[in-house]
Amino acid sequence: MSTYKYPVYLFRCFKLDLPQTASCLSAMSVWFNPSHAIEQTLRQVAATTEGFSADFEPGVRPADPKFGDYQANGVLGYAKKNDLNPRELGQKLIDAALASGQFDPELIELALAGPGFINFKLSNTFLWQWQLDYSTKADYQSGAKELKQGRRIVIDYPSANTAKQAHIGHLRPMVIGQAIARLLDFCGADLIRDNHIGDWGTNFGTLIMKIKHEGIDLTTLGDDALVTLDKLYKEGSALESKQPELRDVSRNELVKLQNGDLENTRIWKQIVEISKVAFDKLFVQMGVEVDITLGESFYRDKVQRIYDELTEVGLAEESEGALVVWHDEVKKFSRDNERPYPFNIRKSDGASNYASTDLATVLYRVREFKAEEIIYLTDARQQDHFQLLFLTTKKWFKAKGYPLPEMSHVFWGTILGADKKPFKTKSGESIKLQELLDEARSRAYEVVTAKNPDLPEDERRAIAESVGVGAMKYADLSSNRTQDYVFSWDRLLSFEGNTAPYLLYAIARINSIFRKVGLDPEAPIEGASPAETEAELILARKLMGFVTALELTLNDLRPHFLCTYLYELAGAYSGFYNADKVMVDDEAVKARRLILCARTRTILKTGLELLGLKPLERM
RNA sequence: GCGGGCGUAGCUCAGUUGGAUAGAGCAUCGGUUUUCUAAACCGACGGUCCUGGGUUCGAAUCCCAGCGCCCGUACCA
Repeated sequence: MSTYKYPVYLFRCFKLDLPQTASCLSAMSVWFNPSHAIEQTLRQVAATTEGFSADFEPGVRPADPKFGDYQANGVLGYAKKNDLNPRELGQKLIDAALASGQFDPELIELALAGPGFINFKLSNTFLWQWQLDYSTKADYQSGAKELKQGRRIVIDYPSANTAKQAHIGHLRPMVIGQAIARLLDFCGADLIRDNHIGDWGTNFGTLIMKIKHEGIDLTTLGDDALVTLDKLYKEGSALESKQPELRDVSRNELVKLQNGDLENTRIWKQIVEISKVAFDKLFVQMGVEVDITLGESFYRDKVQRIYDELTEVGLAEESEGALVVWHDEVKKFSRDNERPYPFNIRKSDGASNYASTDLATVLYRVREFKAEEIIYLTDARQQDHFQLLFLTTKKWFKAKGYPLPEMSHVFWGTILGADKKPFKTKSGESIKLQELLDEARSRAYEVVTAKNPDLPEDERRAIAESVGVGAMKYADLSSNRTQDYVFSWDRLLSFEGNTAPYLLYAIARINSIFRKVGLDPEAPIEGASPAETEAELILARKLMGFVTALELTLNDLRPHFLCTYLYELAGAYSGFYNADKVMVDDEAVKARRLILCARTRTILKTGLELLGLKPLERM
């Protein structure tokens, strides 16, 4: 059994108190999150403006740069609903906003446009002051931490299985899971990463049968123990097909295990331990962090209570020998359907299944961890299960008066090959995760060696590690997770487009500049003049978008929003890099460009680290 | 049958939940380096947003009806 390790939560120190609602009139600091500030201020202003009621939603969002930095669309909908003239109403709101003194004309410009949009354009003064006010990772985090402040969240990932080698199907839960976990943590959640392993399945009967049949001592298997177990299971299944009488033997071994038979329990523990060691090796390579590991076996003595309580409150009933919960009010689960679809919480042979253990797990997490929110990560095919789990939990907790946590299912599509079918080896087998990692490293190594043959061997290896594994992760994170995506080595390792190499390269170039000028990129830079050129201003604007990108990412738990933002930021930087030379004679210009480089570096690094990538000093 | 997802440039994908002239990358064509990493940058070409209706100031996005593909449909997880 794994040890309990609760994460340690330190009080975080923040350099700044955020002027979230403060006026930007203050010369010392500007709004950290202008979108929020504008939204709040407009709401306040509208509350005391004729023609608006309390339910007015300003609808502020980033705007197309040709119109401004932000736009408020709310007037249009509001005017429509109340049968008012949108342009008149918009102008009224602008007048009131300006009269309130909350919008300093030197910092932000308001304009009515089109059918009733309100556009907000930040002045160059604002843009530059923002760069001066907010410069470090801690500054950026101090804004983000409000998003999940102190909320106790259990994230159920990566749900590794046992007695089987990890394959490509384990890539997405590890990659998406760690990215979301880091994001939640960065944004202030009180997080528990719970690795809910599948260590109590029917497959153990077959495996134990085969192990005993061959008289194998699991302690002698060495480093490749899991590979052997994987093989033994396959052989065991094949054996059962050939000699059906062995099925009864396997079933008997399973029953013995479930009844606490000493010998079988000992073998089972060894299998679980071998699996754990193998997964830990992958976790290290993948950057997966786990706070606790409580597998299905941990809940095996906790399912009886589920049967009892659900029966007691009248939710569960017998059906075809099984214990089930009906949700007739949801059409697809109704018992009136041609194919009835209940939530089966106890099999007709009396055994538990993943519905029973999942229900027991919810209760445990609420009671022991005081979970306010539980996030499950699995592939999209399990949506029905989680819908049933959530429905059942809601009714059960209500009947018992338990505090109901917010529950959500974060799911993803399949990784496809070039043929648009699930990505497999040429012979049609599933690709082992370790082989995938090795191939990523070796391909990246070839690219690095071709581009930069003069670097020392060990540095090229280190670069290949970061680029190869990072590229694979980034490819997984940069497309919308609910969709399937096509896996292509050439594309994910390319330096063109929305890829890890492109982003890592941007950081490496920034580092190179700081090496050349002999400055620490983390150190304060004095004596800068304000940004002025087009490329500088585009970059400065993009830098401000980080917090919005984080917020967007967190709202839907879709890491590709952050990826898209980082790619755009790197693009803005590359444009700036080509247009404006940093190392110029004018010290004030040089200083301001170094500031832009430093900010870009900090945000790119922070963003990539949240996604689980490891930025490099050079490449 | 029921339910879920998808359909956007030749290819791979975005599109902040109903906003302004639908965007990137690749591919194709053209340009930029005595300059901080050209592994880069800039430009051009490329669209029946699957089809047909509807809702309204306004639709790739919402509603209805089709077409096509993927997935799920109790005792695997």
